[in-house]
Amino acid sequence: MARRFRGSEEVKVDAKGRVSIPAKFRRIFEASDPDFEAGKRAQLVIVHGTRDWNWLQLFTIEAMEEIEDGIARMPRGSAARNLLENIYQGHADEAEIDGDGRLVLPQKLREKIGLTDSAFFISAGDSLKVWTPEAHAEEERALEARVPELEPGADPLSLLSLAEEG
Amino acid sequence: MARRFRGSEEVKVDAKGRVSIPAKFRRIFEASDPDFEAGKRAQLVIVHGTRDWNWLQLFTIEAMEEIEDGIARMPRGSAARNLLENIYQGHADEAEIDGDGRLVLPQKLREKIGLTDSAFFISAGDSLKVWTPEAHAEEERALEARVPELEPGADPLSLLSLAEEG
DNA sequence: AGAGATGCCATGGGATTTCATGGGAAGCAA
DNA sequence: TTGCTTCCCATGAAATCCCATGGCATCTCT
Repeated sequence: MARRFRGSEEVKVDAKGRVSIPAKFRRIFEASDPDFEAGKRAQLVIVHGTRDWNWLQLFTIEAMEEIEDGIARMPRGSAARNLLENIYQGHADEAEIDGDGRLVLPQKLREKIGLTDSAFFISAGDSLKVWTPEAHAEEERALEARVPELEPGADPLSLLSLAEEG
Repeated sequence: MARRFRGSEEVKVDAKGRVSIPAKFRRIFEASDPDFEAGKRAQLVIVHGTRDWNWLQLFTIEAMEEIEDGIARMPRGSAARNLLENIYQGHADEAEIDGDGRLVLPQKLREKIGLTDSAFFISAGDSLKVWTPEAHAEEERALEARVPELEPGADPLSLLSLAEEG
């Protein structure tokens, strides 16, 4: 079973703050939770980061363990380590996917990113980012604007050759 | 077995969104899927890209792995890398060719490119592009317009020399 | 060569399952 | 009580499974 997310999906957020985790993503969370077994609930970690983040990031248990190992190897007390600990441990919550395949996003977190009636999930390697559909569209425009060397109509893969030069 | 697509084909899209993958293309997908074996289903990746794409791009597993390796070699956090990840990871889906040689295009993707009752497949190296027949005709006209240095009636191969000059 | 058989292929459809989503009611806390 | 949670059930739509058909090309047998 794959351990990486791929794709994106828009889902409804109901009045109780529940969001259905699209089935293809749910399977990744299940496969990447060492304690998961049929009938039980897959665990995951919701990172909401610092004030300026307008998205949430959902990590599988395995991905989170890797990150924590990475942090543990950094010099204790270094500014960088403190920063990472602040984000990934301080501004993170444990959560689980319920029997109906849904995740309940606490009100605080919904408010932080401005979620009301629908949420946009998009894969980011071994995590899933959650945005309001509008915030994501905005982010995507910004992303494109940051790569002026890609002419309209050009194949994005032409960017790969840049890697070998610079 | 060849690993590159050649040619184009128009096929029907039925009410369930199923499209028959022309046999010559199907064999490429099978040959380029490392885990494929007789009786099993060939895997592939459907990239639908950002808002403005009005086509889908079907990649073999091997082609997609190459792209992902290329992306992985780019500097983490660079604008170009983020853009490519957004397209090829965020706006892509895993899929497979069913026992009847068909691919099911999810409703969302059909709507995105305006697909209704028939689809036009055209080879693009190690991927296959899918358009509505109308959109493809339009694209073909635009393609020519983007290369003004080719005079009407001139041999397109004359363009090859441009590559050497830069 | 011609007739018939065989196989591959594109296409269609019914039946079943999965999935996203909505809502009621019980549990719990302020 | 009043508002959140948590658990359980309901439903329509979409996706999946499985089987069927007709056309075209190739092969085989006489």
